[in-house]
Amino acid sequence: MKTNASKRTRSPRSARERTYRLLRKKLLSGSYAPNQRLTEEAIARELGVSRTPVREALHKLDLEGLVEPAGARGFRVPEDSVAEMDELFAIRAVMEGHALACLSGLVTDEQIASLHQFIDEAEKASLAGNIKDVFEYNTRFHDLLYSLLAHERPRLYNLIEDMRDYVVRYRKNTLVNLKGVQRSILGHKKIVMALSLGDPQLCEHVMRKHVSEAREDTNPSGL
Amino acid sequence: MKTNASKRTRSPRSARERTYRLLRKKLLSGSYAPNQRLTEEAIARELGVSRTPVREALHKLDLEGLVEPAGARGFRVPEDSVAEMDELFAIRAVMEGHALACLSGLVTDEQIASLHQFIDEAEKASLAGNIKDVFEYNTRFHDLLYSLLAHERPRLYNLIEDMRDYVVRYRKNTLVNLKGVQRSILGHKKIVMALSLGDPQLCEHVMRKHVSEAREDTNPSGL
DNA sequence: CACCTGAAAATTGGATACAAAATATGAAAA
DNA sequence: TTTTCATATTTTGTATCCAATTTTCAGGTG
Repeated sequence: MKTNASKRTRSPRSARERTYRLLRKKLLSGSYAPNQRLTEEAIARELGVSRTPVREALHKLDLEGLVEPAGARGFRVPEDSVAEMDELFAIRAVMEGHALACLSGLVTDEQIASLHQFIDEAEKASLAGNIKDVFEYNTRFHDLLYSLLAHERPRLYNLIEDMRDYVVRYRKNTLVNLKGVQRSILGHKKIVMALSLGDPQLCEHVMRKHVSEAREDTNPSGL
Repeated sequence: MKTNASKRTRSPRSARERTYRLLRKKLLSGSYAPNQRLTEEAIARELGVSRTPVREALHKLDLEGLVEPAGARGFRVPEDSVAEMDELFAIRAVMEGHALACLSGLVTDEQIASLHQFIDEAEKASLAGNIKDVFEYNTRFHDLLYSLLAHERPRLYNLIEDMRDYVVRYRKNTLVNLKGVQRSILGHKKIVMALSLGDPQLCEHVMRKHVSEAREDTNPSGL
């Protein structure tokens, strides 16, 4: 039927969305140097589209704080700021704490079991020194936990995901040190414990602590 | 020197900003019915500008959740949702609680005195049945409190302001009932009390309570 | 040498024309 | 009558042109 091979979420039809996602990815992964100039014209030429979609993408990124307008010099990549990183982590701690409190009482026993399993796998990988797999299972842990949130509290979910994205910019090599890995796994254990107890206040507390610890184990790129 | 009469913040130079603010104001004040269609062309004609600035304004409003894209039928005014209102208020409570905790220890004695004064004025106005003035002094109270936050925690400040805006849509006649007014003033007293004690945890608690009470005193427009 | 001043260059802001996509319409067939 | 399909219409998406604005920089002036 369909002549197109597939209609994946990859490669969105609109040039605006493509441009936005590409620029965002580059900005979050640190492909652009701080204070680097970005002009509509240059990006448009590079991507083979007109200025219009590039413009709209840049405006969207401006709203997210990923670029800043610089008058007739185009847009500028904002400098890293430890103060901002701390602020973002603090907001994350508060919001994710609230999220886990909301989740307590909503998770099923099956989900608790799955979470336990991901932790076990991550711990095995950690002991084997396989950081890649630790990261993989931590991601699954997170995804499962927050898939429920996405349904129950869509606005909160979006805010949290945005915060996580913004913070990514500041973590160049998080979790590479063993101590941070172990502490993270322990944090996950506490999270599942609080969830299975169904105690909102405890949930909020352990999640805040977990995010705060993630901050401590994060090296700002600048220093 | 300047030939222009004044360069007030009113009537921003760019058509995009003008359009954005006007549409936003109308959306937040309920001038548009839920599910009403908004097309770039119609708005552009109405405001006497081209589609370009209108479209950028609509995209910005989409990001804020004030309109939603509706394929080739333009944009649509989203229906009110009590669930979403509750979610937004809950997020506000958590974030503003965190904000006040951050502020504890940063406010000066002069600022505490000013806050006290605004409360007194609001209380007088309340007893006189002058709701308009109550609203005025409550606004000043808020502005003073958060001007400090804007400097110390710019990202948190922006998030909170955004949340407040989203929520405005759902309050058609908040604070018109005397009980809500009195409870709000009492809440402000507790806030200043917690601030002057410099106790972050107490600050967080009283602010959460204050926002929760605001939720209780808010009538969703739909019901 | 520092400091204005003004013109030129670079860049975004806005308008318009056209292309692409989605939706609505209506006729034909089951 | 209902469904389906082709087509017309509506509306957004993109490209391009011109205008407004900001920056840059050279040249003059104290």
